[in-house]
Amino acid sequence: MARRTPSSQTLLERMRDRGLRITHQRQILADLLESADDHLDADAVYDLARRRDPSIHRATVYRTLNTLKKLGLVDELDLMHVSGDRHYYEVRPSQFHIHLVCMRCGAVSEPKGGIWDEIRGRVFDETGFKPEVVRVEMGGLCTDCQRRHAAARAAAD
Amino acid sequence: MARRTPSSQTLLERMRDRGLRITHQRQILADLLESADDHLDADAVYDLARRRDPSIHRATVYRTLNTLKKLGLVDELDLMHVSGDRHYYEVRPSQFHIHLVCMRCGAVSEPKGGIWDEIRGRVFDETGFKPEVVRVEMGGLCTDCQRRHAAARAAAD
DNA sequence: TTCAATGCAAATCCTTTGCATCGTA
DNA sequence: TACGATGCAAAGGATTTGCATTGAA
Repeated sequence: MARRTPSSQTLLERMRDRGLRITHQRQILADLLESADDHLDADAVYDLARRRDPSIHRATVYRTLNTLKKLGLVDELDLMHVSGDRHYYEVRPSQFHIHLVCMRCGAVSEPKGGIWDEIRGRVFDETGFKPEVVRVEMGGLCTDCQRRHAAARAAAD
Repeated sequence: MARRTPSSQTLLERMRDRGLRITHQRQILADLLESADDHLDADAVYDLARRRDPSIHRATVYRTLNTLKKLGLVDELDLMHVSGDRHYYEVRPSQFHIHLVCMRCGAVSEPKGGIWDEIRGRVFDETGFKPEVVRVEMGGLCTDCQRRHAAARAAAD
């Protein structure tokens, strides 16, 4: 999962551009969010941050995440609540995309493709609503789990 | 906002079919969810329920909401967290639909149209992922707020 | 030098849970 | 009658906030 937008600036640079002070803690957090392989919740961000600086405080993590969210630099996801009501964070991607969450194994995939930009345009055309942020989450079965499910069913015969 | 599925059964009937006991409290909750004009969070559900029976307990509201959610009779929404991290509930509609949330005034609209079933099919074709639950939330500006915004801008000149 | 950001600790808010009791099926 | 559902109260977990201090610009 590429956290860097293909386009351009790092998250840190975008933070600086927005006038945020670049503290040691924020450098860690920005770097960590950008290079994450998974979607992280606040707690995971906190844990990872502490590995680099044990003195970093939970409140700082929450405050920073909120700041980035408000600036639109980071998006907050729920991933269909498959693993509780945690919130997950990801650096705002340059292209709208969709999260497919497997209700069985919890795997999250993000298929690429331009259809969401197309849909966004269609919404505007049809309703006049101007979408800035798009969150599309679908819960269902990933291909692996469909296969396993089918196999289990076959074995039951 | 029509909470009844055009198709058929009331929520209460569907609950009975699933083997749930129909208690006085559940009748109130089901009725209330079905006839709500807005998306309700747990607290709003609790308040409305208490108007009809002041002895109903918060825990019952949470437990019932969870039960209905697990059975897929009710969907949980976040509505882009425009007003905090509350969760909102709606009776599962017969057709997938999308929520457009105005980031400025908080208005939520649900444009009708069959394109969402089409999208679902397209996801399956392109990725093999089989969507059962679809949550599409877009944040942006509703037409009213776009107009107000444009007017304010014009006045500034 | 100044004001935003941080650490700390306490508070708040939302939600869940154990247990005895109640009431639907 | 039996077991699922409820009320109650207490616990739990996530997130926020007030305040003094620190440090980036």
